[in-house]
Amino acid sequence: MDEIPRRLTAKPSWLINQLSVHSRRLVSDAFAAAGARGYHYRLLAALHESGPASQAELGRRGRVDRSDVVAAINELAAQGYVERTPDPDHGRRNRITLTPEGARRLRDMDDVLDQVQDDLLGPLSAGDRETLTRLLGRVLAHHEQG
Amino acid sequence: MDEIPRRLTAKPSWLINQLSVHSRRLVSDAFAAAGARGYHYRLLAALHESGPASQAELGRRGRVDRSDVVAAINELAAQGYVERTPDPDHGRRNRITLTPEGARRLRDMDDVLDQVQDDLLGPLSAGDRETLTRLLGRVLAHHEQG
DNA sequence: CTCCTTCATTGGCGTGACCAACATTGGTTG
DNA sequence: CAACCAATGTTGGTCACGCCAATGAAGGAG
Repeated sequence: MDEIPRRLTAKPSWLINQLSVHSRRLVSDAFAAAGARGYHYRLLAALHESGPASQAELGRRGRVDRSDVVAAINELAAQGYVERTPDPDHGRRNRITLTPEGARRLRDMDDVLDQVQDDLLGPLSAGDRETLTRLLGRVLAHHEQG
Repeated sequence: MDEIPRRLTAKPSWLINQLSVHSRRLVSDAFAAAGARGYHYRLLAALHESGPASQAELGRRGRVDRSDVVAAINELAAQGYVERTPDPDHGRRNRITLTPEGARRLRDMDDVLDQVQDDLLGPLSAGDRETLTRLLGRVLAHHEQG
């Protein structure tokens, strides 16, 4: 009676969007339980991987709009995971630095996310997971550049 | 300089969510150009596939919250794609019916969506598309029941 | 020196997915 | 039959995310 129309289930765009609903819920529930948001993880990850940077640069690395970076960095700074200092060499720029607590926070969030991946991919074998990841990566890369 | 951290690109949840951003944009841009929204298509599809139903039932079929169904049906009714009449057999229930214009609208939207699938899957071969669709379907089905 | 760009920040928008409350009505059960 | 529970339509929010416009300050290029 409440079956999903074939028109929908046959379309990759539907599958991706709908699966993303579940994925987002898993991720944000898991993060919320730790008092965090997705934006926090993205920015911490960008910071850890390429080192201190301006807010604009962090936003570019983590695919976060610079206006949203402001609020997220505010929150991270208030929790002591990040330090915001004026860039001495560059007038208007802020220099964002990862604190030791921030690095630990990132590791904790990584553990949380690893668990989420497992819940998300549920019934898939290791081989299928790899195949899915590879295909998604190729499609995403195609849209990231164009 | 603005490279995406491996921590992100390696995670299926990131790939799915990020790809969903692109997918949603393609879909909603295409629909917007025709004066429609995603909810409209879902409800029309549910109507066409299983016949006239109450708003609550349509929402269940198309995975739309019942409070959001109200607004979408308002819009569809105002455009003449759907008719809302009180269910004679059932006091509080509304009976939603697809009009001939609604059926035509659905077909037009289908054409739009087919084009979107092509843009979305971009560089993938037919075989890869089939593999991706199958894997996504399995994962989604797993989350739809639990 | 002027122009164009970059940066941080504020404030806003739209979408999609929800949730709570309410009045009403149908169905179920004691 | 009466009392209760479930479902329905509706209003009016909330939240995360992605994005856009404008602004003031500052750097770099010509």
